[in-house]
Amino acid sequence: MKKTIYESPYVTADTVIFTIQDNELKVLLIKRTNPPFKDYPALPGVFLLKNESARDAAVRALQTKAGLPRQVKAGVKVGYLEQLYTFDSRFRDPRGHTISITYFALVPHDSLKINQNKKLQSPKLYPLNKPGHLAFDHKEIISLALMRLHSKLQYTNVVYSLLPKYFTLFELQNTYEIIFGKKLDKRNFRKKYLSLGLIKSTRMRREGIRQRPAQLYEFRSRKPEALKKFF
Amino acid sequence: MKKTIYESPYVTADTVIFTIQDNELKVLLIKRTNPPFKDYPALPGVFLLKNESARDAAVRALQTKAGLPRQVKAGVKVGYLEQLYTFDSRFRDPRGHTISITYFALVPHDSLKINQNKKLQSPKLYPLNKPGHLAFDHKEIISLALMRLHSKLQYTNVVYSLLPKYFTLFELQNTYEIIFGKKLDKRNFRKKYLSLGLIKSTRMRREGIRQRPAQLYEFRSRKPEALKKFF
DNA sequence: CCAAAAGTGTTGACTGTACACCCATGT
DNA sequence: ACATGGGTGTACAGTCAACACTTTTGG
Repeated sequence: MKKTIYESPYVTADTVIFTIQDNELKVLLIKRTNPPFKDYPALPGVFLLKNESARDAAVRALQTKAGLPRQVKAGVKVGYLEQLYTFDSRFRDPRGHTISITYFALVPHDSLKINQNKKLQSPKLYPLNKPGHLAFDHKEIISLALMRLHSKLQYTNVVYSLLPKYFTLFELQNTYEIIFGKKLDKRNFRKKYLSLGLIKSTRMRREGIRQRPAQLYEFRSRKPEALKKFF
Repeated sequence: MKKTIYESPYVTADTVIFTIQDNELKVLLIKRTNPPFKDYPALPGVFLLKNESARDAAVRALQTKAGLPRQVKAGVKVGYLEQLYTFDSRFRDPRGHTISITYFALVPHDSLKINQNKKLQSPKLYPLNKPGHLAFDHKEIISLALMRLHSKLQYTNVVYSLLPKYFTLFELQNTYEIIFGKKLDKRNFRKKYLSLGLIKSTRMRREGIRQRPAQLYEFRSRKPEALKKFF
């Protein structure tokens, strides 16, 4: 078949995982142990195996490079995972033409247990605003992922994938504030969000802290859906 | 390098070109001359050449399979071209694992001169609603492209790429009506569209038809931009 | 009782939508 | 003269943004 005429480029899958930690939006990166870009931070990624789908490869990268638990496979622990874009410039990898099918993931911080293991490439959460150089075109990939995050939050319910099962309205509001980088009005936020019908209140309250306890809410559905109205 | 360990999948670029003809939204398809799926309609696509970018390959497919003129290269004649999605299922091509980086294009019908040539694979415009089987997963690709078209029209100015340089407000409105499949109110449409500031009126009018001549408008800019407000 | 966050309504500005008639031209 | 699409304004409803005080708890 064509293989004899056309020499395929190499194909990798790289994933941008976002999570919120310490009131900051962070990305999971590893440190490269081999050239090119040895010692630079990079997105966890792998070359596709024969007959492996890009999505499976993306998940495999999360397990083998970033030390995420196996359940990732079933989608249990990664709140959200979707294809982002395919980067295919001839010059993005000095080793030869390598296209990267990139993925975009959201994980609630409390379920992101990063396995620290000698065999892994020191996966760590990096704040987004710190400049610093990254391997390959990974900075560009992350900035595209950030744009995607912004727009997804505006017309879908995927915030659920950054929050634990139960959360307060303020924690929800805070998530938006961190990601969009601006303060929102508490009353307007509650009114609007409750009117979307995405969440329902539980009888539980967040207790044991020294203020008035807040009511806990949960999402009616934790499957991605488009909103009728914009958030 | 990795090539010895990982066997790359084949890589193709396939393009969904939309245009409006006879008050209908249509896609440009070719008829396959070889198995698999011989004689089925398919998106124009090619295997990537060594070191060729996917976008260049997509354009090459338009030229060599669909007979579009050379200017396509410079982006002159294709109003709009963007990457759509990468389809990578192991099973989409019976010949072996073949990933397809798909593109999404909009062309004004009057600048789409389809070259009919024995060497080409009978490119034709197909109405979108006709069912009929397509090669590979191309039906799925087209339906994703259609969704993308709908959303792009709502938050960007890319309609310009379906219209000739000068057009009447009614022609513009009609384009939206065809794509969204519903009638719009003339007065509201004009008010809203003019308030977006994307178009400006010219002194010219559409003459020689048997009604009152309509004013011709043109886009201020024919570069893709996101709208501040939704359309 | 004090600190800290929780919770709660109203108003004015703006935006979207529904709706009907006269106008200019070619035949 | 008539058929055809071109062109125009108003009123109501819904949505968005701005804004401040009382409540509940732990310490």
